[in-house]
Order: sequence, then C-alpha cells, then structure tokens
Amino acid sequence: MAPSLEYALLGLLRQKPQAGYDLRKQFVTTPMWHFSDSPGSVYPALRRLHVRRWIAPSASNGARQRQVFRVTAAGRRALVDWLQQPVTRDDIIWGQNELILRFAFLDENVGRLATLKFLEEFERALAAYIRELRDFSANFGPNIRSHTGGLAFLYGLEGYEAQLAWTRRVRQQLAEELS
Amino acid sequence: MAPSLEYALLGLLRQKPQAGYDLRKQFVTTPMWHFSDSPGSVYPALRRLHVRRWIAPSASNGARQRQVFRVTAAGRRALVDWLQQPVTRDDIIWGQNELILRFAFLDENVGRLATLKFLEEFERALAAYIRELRDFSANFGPNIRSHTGGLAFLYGLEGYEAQLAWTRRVRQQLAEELS
DNA sequence: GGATACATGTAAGATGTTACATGATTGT
DNA sequence: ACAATCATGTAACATCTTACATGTATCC
Repeated sequence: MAPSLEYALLGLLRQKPQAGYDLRKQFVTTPMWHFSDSPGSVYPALRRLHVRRWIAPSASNGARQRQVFRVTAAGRRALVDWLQQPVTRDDIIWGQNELILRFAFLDENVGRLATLKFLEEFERALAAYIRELRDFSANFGPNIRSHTGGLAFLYGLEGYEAQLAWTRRVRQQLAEELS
Repeated sequence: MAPSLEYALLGLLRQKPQAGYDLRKQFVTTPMWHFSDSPGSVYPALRRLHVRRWIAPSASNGARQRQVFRVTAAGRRALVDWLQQPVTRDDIIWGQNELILRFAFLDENVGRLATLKFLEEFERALAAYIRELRDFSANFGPNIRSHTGGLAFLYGLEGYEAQLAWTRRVRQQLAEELS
C-alpha cells in the first residue's frame, strides 16, 4: 500500500484546506481509520507533498500555530492522474484500501463518467481474479472444505465475491442516476 | 501488519523444513500471494528468525547451496503463543490477513478446540465492529447511499458482513465435526 | 494557575521495495 | 558451452511505528 497515505491527504485537502491535526483526527473519528494518525507518518507525508509542490500553506495563515494546507494546481493534476490509473490484478490483491479510496474521491474530482469507468474496470479485474482463484482450487483438489487451509481459502474467495456484488449493484445504481 | 511475514515463514517451516527459495515460491504460486516473495524481504526475515533461535539450519545440510531451515522448540512455542493471542478490534481493522493466516495454522499447531475458540473471538470482534460501523452511519445521517463516500462505506460494511457469515458457517461446521 | 487538549515535530528502529550482484545447477 | 533457472544475498531508499519533546490554547 505504498504511498496511498499521501493521496488520502491530498484528496481530503482537496475537499477542504485544513491542518495536519484536522487530517489526523479524521483518521481516528471516521471509517478512514485504516490510515495511521500518528504524527510520525502524517507530518512527514505533508512535508513531502509540500516539497513536491502538490500542496501549499494556505495564504490566510492568520493562525499562529496551525499550518493549514491547500492543494495546488500541480497537486490537482497529480490527484486526477492517480484516480484514473487502470485497475490491475495487483490492486485487487494488495491495494483494496487504495481502490476504495480512489472510488470515494473519483466522483468529486473527475466526474460520474470516470467513476463508472473505474467501476467497470474494478468489476472486470475482480471477476478475472475470482476465476483465477476458482481454477486454483479446482487443480488443488475438490476437498477444499476438508481442512482449515481450504476454509481460509474460501474466506478470501467469499470476500472477493462480496466485493463483486457491491461493484455490480453500485455500478447499476450510478448508471441509473445518470439517466 | 507488522511482523506477520515472520510468522508466515515460521508456520510454513513448521509444516515442513525447507529453504528460503521454496518459501518464496509458495508466496507466488499459492493464494498466500499477499506476502512478498522478494529476496529482500524473505532472506532477512529468515536471518532474524535464525538469530532469535526460532529456526535452525537443518542438520542434514547435504545440499551445497540450499539452506534448509527447521523450526526449533523455541520457535514452536513462539508460534503457538502468537496463534493464541486474543482477537482485537485492531486485528479486525488492520490485520485481516494476519487473522486468516492464524486460522489456517491453528488447527495443525494447537488443535481443534483452540481453532473454535479463535473463531468465537473472531466472530465476537467482527460483530462488535459491525455494530460500531452501523452506529456511525446512523449518526452520520440516513443519506449514506446518496454520495460515493457513503457507498464506499457500504463496501467496507458488506465486506465485514461477508466475513461474519463465514465465521458463523465455519464455526458450526467445525463444531459438528468435533462431535 | 494548573490540567487538559491542541498542534507540530524529531529520532531510532523495524520492515519492505527495487535493483543489482553472484555463483551453482540443469537442460540442450 | 551456453542459456535458463535455481538460490542467496546486499545496498539504497522509502515508509511507518513508537516514543519522546515542545510549546500553545482553553477550561475550571
């Protein structure tokens, strides 16, 4: 889950300029809690974004202590680029949190059509991966259910199936809203 | 997901003494592929386990190049201790992979009763967390479904519900096998 | 005025990534 | 002999964790 913290910060700052402390609080008090709120991760990440000129200290820096950041034009471009990356098999396996983060930011930053395109890709990648898992279990033997290793396998498979059901439902819902 | 690679290696070595290369291959060719097979992660991890005296080079080191490791008595104790740790809220949020890894190793290392105990804890922790999420969405407002952020929230919720269904089914199945 | 929350920061250490390097073994 | 695969390792870099440190604002 390489630099997704940086993009999470970027997306939140895009919604509303705010200080590192505010961002950290969101990582504790909202379901974005799989991001670390530790100062040792958030503040260095903000500094990296600042050095990269993706964010800038808000001009209205009347507050003495709080350092409020806003997203620059370059930062907006970087965010949009990230949001529009294709969905890969690796994303399915490693980057579920990152994928759903992208989904949450897509609509407000790139638009409904891009969101639908993302969902199509997500659905396709998920379905392909589920097929892969089924093939594996077929070769593995039919006694998947007999031992706990096989049950663990089913745990993973059923999780992906739930995700697939979600993508299908949401894609249809958003498509209908478009018309 | 701090040191779960080390425990994955330990558990696999417990199943069968083998070399780092064999372990890495399992991370590529089996659904344990969310572990990194890169030499830069696996070999240093094996060295750490060796330094800690949890594994030892297999005495029958007839092979010239391959370094086959086996689990020591101390390593078995460490593995069993790890497997029997209580299931926490943090595990649910951060350590799903680690939890399911523990499940897969529990039966063969600690026994069926310990596996059932684990499933009970898992189920309880999951149910509590799902309640927490529902409470959050209730306070958040009833219009969860209206925007993509709310849909992303549902994605997470439905994933946890699928996991809960799995724990219930598997717990019942294993309990029946016991009788 | 003292405790608590706000707000940012740094340092040490652990882990993982990518990329490179090196030799042994096997197949043709 | 040559290529491909086997098998291990290292170095540089990035990121995150834990713990500590520091000062400000607010509440009672």
